[in-house]
Amino acid sequence: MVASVLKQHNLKVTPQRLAIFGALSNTTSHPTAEEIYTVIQSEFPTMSLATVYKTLDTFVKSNLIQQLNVGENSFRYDATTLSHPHIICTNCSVVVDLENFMDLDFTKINTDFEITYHKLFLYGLCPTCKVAHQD
Amino acid sequence: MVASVLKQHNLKVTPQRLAIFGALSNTTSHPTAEEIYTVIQSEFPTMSLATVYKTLDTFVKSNLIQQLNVGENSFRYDATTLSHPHIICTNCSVVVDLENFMDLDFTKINTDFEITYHKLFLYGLCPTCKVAHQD
DNA sequence: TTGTGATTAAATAATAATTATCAGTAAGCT
DNA sequence: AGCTTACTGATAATTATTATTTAATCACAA
Repeated sequence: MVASVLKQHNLKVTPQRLAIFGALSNTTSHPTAEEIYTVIQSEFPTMSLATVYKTLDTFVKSNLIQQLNVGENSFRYDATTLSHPHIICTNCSVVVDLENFMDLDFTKINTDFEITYHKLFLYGLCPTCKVAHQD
Repeated sequence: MVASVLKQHNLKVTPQRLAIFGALSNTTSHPTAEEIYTVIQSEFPTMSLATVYKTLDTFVKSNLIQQLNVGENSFRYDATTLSHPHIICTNCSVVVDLENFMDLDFTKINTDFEITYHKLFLYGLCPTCKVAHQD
């Protein structure tokens, strides 16, 4: 599946690329390049951080994954390009997907722009931090 | 007005701070720290870029301005903290405010999080780039 | 006013994230 | 198998931002 998309884009299918996509697919967190790099270390001890960055960039351009910037000083990645809201904890910075959200259609909004996609970020306290804050 | 808010937060009112807030208020673009620094150069030739960063950070913490991250590798700033959507051109990266937008209420959404605010970014082609793309 | 204490600004160094370079290597066709 | 081209890994470079240090400036009160 990843392989076929890569081929469509005239990109080579390499073990590194499959590993990075796999790592991203197997998590519900929204890891940074650094975090993906760390996770893959055990499986690919020789993988370079630069390769992770380049591969993620390649995937974004091929529309295989999406890049998120929730307001930190680093990017996070999501193994789906389907547009869906993200919720960020203002205390611990965990990022989760908001499922079952009836999608908003912004393509017909009153603007001179031709809207193609959107990003919606909700901020607040996650259940864990909510409890901790009650002290 | 800026002065009074600063005083409320026990912050000193300095020419640099007034200049930075003024520069941000006088533009509808959403400049980066670097851009603000450049604009102020003529007026305050001795101002340091670090001062711009610190001042913007101070303003954000005092809730005088808001910091935006539209998915670039740098932050942009907006002289209002009122929550409103931003539209970003996927071609030229211009950022504009979406006015007259009935605000969405996400505080009662079905989630375990306690939502306090949100950020909505719409992406598409601005009128200028739309025309240019038709070639 | 002017002194006084605390905060701020400027200059610069440091850090963090990301990107560029480049030589060696591995995919993918023929 | 061999050739071509793209990819990887190591590292250097760049960019954005933050920390540090010293000197200047502000706000208040005498």
